[in-house]
This record gives sequence, C-alpha cells and structure tokens, in this order.
Amino acid sequence: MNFQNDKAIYIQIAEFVMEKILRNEWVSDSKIRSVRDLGAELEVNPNTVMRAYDLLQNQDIIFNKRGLGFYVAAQARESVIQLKRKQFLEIELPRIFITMELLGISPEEIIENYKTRVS
Amino acid sequence: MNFQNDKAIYIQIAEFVMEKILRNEWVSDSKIRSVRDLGAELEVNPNTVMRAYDLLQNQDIIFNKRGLGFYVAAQARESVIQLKRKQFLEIELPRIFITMELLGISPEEIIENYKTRVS
Amino acid sequence: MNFQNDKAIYIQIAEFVMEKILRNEWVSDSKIRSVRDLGAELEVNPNTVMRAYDLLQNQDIIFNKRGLGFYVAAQARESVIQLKRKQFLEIELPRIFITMELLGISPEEIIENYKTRVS
Amino acid sequence: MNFQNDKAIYIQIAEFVMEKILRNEWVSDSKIRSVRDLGAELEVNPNTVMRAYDLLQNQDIIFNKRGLGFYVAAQARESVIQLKRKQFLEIELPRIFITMELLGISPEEIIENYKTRVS
DNA sequence: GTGGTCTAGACCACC
DNA sequence: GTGGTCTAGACCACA
Repeated sequence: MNFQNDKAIYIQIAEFVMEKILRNEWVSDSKIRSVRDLGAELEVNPNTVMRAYDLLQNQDIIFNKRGLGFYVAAQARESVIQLKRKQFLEIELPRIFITMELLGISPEEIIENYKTRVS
Repeated sequence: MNFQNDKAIYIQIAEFVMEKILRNEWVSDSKIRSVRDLGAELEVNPNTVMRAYDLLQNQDIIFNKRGLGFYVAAQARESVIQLKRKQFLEIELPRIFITMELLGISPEEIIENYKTRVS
Repeated sequence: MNFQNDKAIYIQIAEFVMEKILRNEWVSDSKIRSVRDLGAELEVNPNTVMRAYDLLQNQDIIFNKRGLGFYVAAQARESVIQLKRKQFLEIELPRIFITMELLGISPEEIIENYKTRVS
Repeated sequence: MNFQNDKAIYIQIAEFVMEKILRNEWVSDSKIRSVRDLGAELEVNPNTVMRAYDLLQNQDIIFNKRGLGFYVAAQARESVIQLKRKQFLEIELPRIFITMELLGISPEEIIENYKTRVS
C-alpha cells in the first residue's frame, strides 16, 4: 500500500481489505490484523485503521469479538459486492453521464457500442 | 500537478494542457509555456514535456511555430473533445462494462437509472 | 445535555439531534449547528460532534453542503424512525426476551397482558 | 456503583443488592453489609442505605436480626424474581407497547421475530 | 467560515 | 492483549 492517490487513507485501507475478501484471500470467520498491528506496519495512526474497520463493520463486512479482534463476516463477499454496486450506481454512473454529456456522446451510441461488443 | 498516480508523466502533462483548453483557459492561437520553462517548473526533464507536446501536436491540439514556440490550434477544443471521445469509447467504456458484469449490473438497470435522473 | 449515562458522548449527541427531528423542532432543509459551534457549547471536542454527525449522515438523517454546514435531510424523520425500529428489533427486543426467560414470563402471558390493555 | 442515572439513590442500592442475590453471589441466611458500613463506602448517608434495606425487607428479600444486622431471606431469590416480574409487567411492558406503537411495530412482527430467534 | 482527515497520546472495558 | 472513546491540535479543500 502506497497511499499515493488522493483518497483518504482510511478509505484506501478499507478498499484494501475488501479487495482481499473479493479475491477470496481473506475468508469468512478468519481474524484480520489488529488495528495497532496494521497501523504500525502501514505507519499510520491506529485510529486511522480503526476508522477503516469501523466503516467495514457498518457494512457488515467484518465484525468484532470483544477483546479478541476483528473477523471477516459470514456474508462479507456479498456485502462487498453490494457496497460496490451502490458506489457504482450513485457515484461513478453520474460521473459517466456527465462525461458523456460533455463529450456529446448519446446513450444510443453506447448501446450501439455495447451490441458490437456482444456480437 | 503532483504526478501521484500511475500514469506516465508525459501523459499527465498532456492531460493538464487539454484540461486548460477544455475549460477555455487557454484559447486558440495563444502561446503556451515553453518546453524548458514548463520542464523547470514541474521539475521534469524538458524531453518529457516535449513528448507531451508532440502527442498533442499529433492530435492537432497544438502546433509549432519554428523558433517561436507552441500555440493552441484553431480547432483545439474540438480536437480535445474528439480525442477524449475516442478514449472514453475505447478504453473507459470497456472497463465500465467489465465492472458492470462483475457487480451483476444489467444494462436495463442503467437505463432505468438514467431515466430517473432525467425526469 | 448532561452526558450522565454510560453511553458514548457521540451517541448521545446523535440521539439529541434525532429527538429534535422526531419532535419536529428541527425540520427538513434547515441548517443545524456547526461541529465547532456545538462542540464549544457542549464542551466536547469538535471531533466528537463530527463523529455524531457522521453517524447521522450515514443514516440519511442529515446531509452536508460543502463549506456551508450540515442540514436536516428531506426524509430525516422517516430515517430516524427506521433507525429506531432497527435498534428496537435488534438490540432491545433480544434483551427483553432474555429478561422474560430469566423471570419465567411466557409469551402467552404477554399476549394476555396486551389483550387486557387493548380491551 | 456510580449513581449516574436519574433513579433515586436508594432505589439503585436496592437494585444493587437484588442483582447480587439474582447472581447467587449473596445467598440465603448470609449477612449483608451494615448500613453504616455500606453508607461509608458509597459515600451516602446511612439513612439512604436504610431506606433501601427497608424496601427490600418489605419485599421479604432480606430480614433483620435485632442488634446483629440484615440477612438474606430464605426465599430471597424467588422474591426478587417476583418483584422484577411485577415491575416488568406493570412498568416496562407498557413502555414497550408505547414504543412499538410509536415506531409502527405490530405484535405480529414481534412474534415473527421471536420464532426466528427460537428456530 | 465550513467540514474532513490525520496524528499522538490518553484512559477505559473486556478477555 | 484487543477494540472504543475522547482530546488537543494540526493541516487541508471548499465557498
């Protein structure tokens, strides 16, 4: 992890975890790194890691066992996909529509392109 | 300019120039920064800037007056839009379709979303 | 606000805001206190207020206008009720069932009690 | 004990004692702390402790041996449960029904929830 | 002025 | 050991 782009660090950490889950590298019920541990490795404040974990917990992607640590939730992968769907539809799609308008690309042109791709 | 993402620096410089033109901050026939000048400010090799200008010249976005420097082309804005259209349709759009497939989002869902936005 | 009970301060602040909305004292689209302002009055760190507002924003109860402040969301009251429903069903109800079991109270006894109340 | 909530202190002391009995930490016929002793530790007036003990004695939860102190009654645990049953049915349950009405939660929804929990 | 992010460091409860 | 909360203070972007 390089934290090179302009997204907040805690967002990048959350996306890192989600990527691991999406790739099935981190599976349900397995323990993930502790906030102190991961914070030390990434050289960020544990609070920043905590914020990432908090976000993931709110999305039912990880859960906490008191005094033990965070674990990957049972339906974690599905939750990640669900969250990404939401982000795509609410954030990326509007941007795409704006770009299309700016570049004078009509929906019909997209559909044409899509059909060509499928056929 | 930060050169923080993973794109080549000369690409980022070209995009920086195109952005200026798109926003009408740099207009047709006006002179743009010299290769040496811009290279010094951005702390990159003048050759890198030259590569960016070369790319823009090939797309009819800027042109060169020998011994004088580079100038914004007459139809620069249109050329930029044309270039971006091409990039959008050939590079971004395929990526979007892949993401949609990955997240299980159907074209119908997009169309529905688009109509809601318009109404 | 006294922060007398054992709940986290940021939770109490969020509940304070939700109470205002439930009572229709704070209505949709009206601006709410800034994080600095409310933090100063309650003598807590602005970050703590921010955490409360963050929670409320995630629940679509308030929203942010950049550089201007937080505002009560359009469907804020409905969102508050929705959130409280969830809390009741997932947190309070299980506790009630545990208490019932501990005190040897059967569901039938509750139903009997409920009917008496209704009639 | 913190005396942080809004209940009267003597009530909280009585509940503290009942909790001990419920958890079988204080068993029948064992002597409990003296009024002066407990009052000193909790930094409250002995009269306040006395009021709590008086309440418990009226409910047959503790009894007094003159000149010796207070002892846990034979059927203390059953008496505590009996008292809490009464409190639950007469005080908490009405509040629960009010909350349910406020949040638009039907008894059917509760039953459904209960079945899911049992199964 | 507004929020948003991050750090350093503290204290707490739970296990 | 684990997370959870809070503070003080900093710097940033946006308007």
